[in-house]
Amino acid sequence: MKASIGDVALKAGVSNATVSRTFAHPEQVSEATRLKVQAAADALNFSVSRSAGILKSGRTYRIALLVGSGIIEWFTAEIIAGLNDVLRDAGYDLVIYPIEGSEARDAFFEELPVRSNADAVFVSSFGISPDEVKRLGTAKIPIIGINTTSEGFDATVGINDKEGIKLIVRHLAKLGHRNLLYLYESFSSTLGFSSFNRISGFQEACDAVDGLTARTLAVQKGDSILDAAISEIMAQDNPPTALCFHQDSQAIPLFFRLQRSGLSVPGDISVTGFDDSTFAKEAELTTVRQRPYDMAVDAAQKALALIEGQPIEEPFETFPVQLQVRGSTAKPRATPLL
Amino acid sequence: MKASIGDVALKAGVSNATVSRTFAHPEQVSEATRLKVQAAADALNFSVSRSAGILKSGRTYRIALLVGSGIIEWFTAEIIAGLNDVLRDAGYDLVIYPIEGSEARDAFFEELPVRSNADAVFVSSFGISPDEVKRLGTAKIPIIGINTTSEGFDATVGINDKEGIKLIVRHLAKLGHRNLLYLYESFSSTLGFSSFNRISGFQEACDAVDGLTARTLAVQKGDSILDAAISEIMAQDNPPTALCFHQDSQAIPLFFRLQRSGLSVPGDISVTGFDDSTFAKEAELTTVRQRPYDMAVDAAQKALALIEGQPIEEPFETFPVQLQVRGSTAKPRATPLL
DNA sequence: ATGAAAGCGCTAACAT
DNA sequence: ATGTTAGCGCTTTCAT
Repeated sequence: MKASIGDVALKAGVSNATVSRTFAHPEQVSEATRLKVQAAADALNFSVSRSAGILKSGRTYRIALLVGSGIIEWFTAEIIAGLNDVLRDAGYDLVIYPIEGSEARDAFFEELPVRSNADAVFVSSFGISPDEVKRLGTAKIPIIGINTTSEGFDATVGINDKEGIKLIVRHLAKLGHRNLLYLYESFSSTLGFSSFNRISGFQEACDAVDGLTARTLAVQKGDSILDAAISEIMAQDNPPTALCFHQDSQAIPLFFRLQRSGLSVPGDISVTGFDDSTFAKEAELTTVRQRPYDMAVDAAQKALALIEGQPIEEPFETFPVQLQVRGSTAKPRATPLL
Repeated sequence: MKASIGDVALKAGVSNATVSRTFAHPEQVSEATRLKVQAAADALNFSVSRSAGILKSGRTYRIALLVGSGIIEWFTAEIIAGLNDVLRDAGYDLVIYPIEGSEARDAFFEELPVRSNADAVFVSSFGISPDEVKRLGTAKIPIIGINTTSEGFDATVGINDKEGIKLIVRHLAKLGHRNLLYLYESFSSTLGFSSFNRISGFQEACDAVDGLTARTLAVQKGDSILDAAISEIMAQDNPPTALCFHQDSQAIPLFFRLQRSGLSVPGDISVTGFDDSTFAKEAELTTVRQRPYDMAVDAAQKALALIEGQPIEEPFETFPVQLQVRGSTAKPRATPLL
């Protein structure tokens, strides 16, 4: 059915090796032969099969990406795009493994399907345990972390989450806010190392400001983070004057809800996000910008270098974050809400 | 370095074939031998390499997904999730090919990297030409379309875009709207067959209603579709009373913009979307719901059947759409805006 | 139940 | 510049 290298060789009247060379090292083949071979290949709709070459090379030309959830949100989508752009050009396939739920998780680390079947593995924003990293290490392939701890990883890329949230806190403090509330989903797919730092960084930054009251509120996934937010704003005793969301996508819907509740941003309440993702600009959401696409491109390059056994100049890289001050933050109300 | 089947066989004191069978057909191996082999495999951190088996089987266990853009938006993210969930369980890798720009496109169809290197190919929301489909057909693998025409495809899944937009138009007409404007990005990544139908379906549906004025407005990608929308609303002569957006993600930011412009939804203007994607519910956006995840699951199952050479009961499947009436639509203003 | 051996399609060393 | 050949790691008959 499908033409193989032998069919082409037969048709072109040359040896298998010459056909192989025509595609792999065309400069080693004479012009005349090359044309003959190409004509035969075209006639037979032949393309070189990667599988065979892969077997010979000892490489799999597959690179795995472990993500915490099957739902592909902004961050993961950017990561996939960045990784794919670099890896595809280098001849590698990116294979996505969503590790959802503890059964799937245990199964993955038990079977370790990447062992012998991937040349490198990325772990993205995934609350991976030291034991799991260790287990992954037995696959003897480079492990690259994206927004993870660096323990056990061959390379990592990420942002300084603490630094990022600190920018938010200091911005709000300078505006005069003295009562902040941090909101996040406690089982959010992104609640790994990165998230942990963002939350603890918030507390640290707040503690560093005199007279600043700060609370963090974990909302169960599924519970409405918006209901929680509105309830807190309307509380009689000491309501926050600013809400800091763990990520933009949790803050965006709040704007709609607030409008319906007769509350105005930033007049009644200031709101901040984190990511600078979809709609953040249009919503005029004050946030912290990170660029996961760029991180992924860098991570992919690190992976390729590690696969080649090349030394990496900077295995653990921290990417810049930037405060984006927009219309959702302003001075707190001078008078109580009611 | 990496243990191969021979190493395990040696260590366990059995033949290669027995090791192979232990993993592929454990029931054919005696309990005692199986345990011996497994112990040896564990000690050597051995896993069966897929590459070799792939070579023997003649299959690649790779399935390609062609998408029109490197940016993974809601629709594509859902498709990837759905395909991956089914294909991974069946032992297939999903490989994403973003075909961006005409050079990349020509290169893809020239080299046809999926030929001999994928067992099936999905084409998602991609304005593919008949010639390109034909060319793709020379790869002799199943071609499955997702929101495409069916010409040249072995199977397709999709929605009836015309039917969907018709629901929107009839809903608005019933509310009393007589002047509608349809807005879309003329080079949007999703502007394939599906988009074309949505736009022409809009016109058809409007033509079917007596006294209904309808226009469509293509905005260059990059130009602000929001600026265009606001300008149209503020036009002195015969401004539309409802804006129909090609997809939710174009309508969502409008809410923010309108608020700043002192315009209220649906008081001053009704707004509709299409997709029922992220934030549509929170924004109370009237829209048409489609479920790309479900379509992808079905498409993946069709692909697996086609690969096995099994007949498909329903190769060309249309999935239901559903009108979601929400707060962004109401009767038109009785009086002019100004 | 287990072993021996051929071969999947290609590449690269070596030979000419 | 081109041909010959061994072999990548596994699966699968065919023997035993």
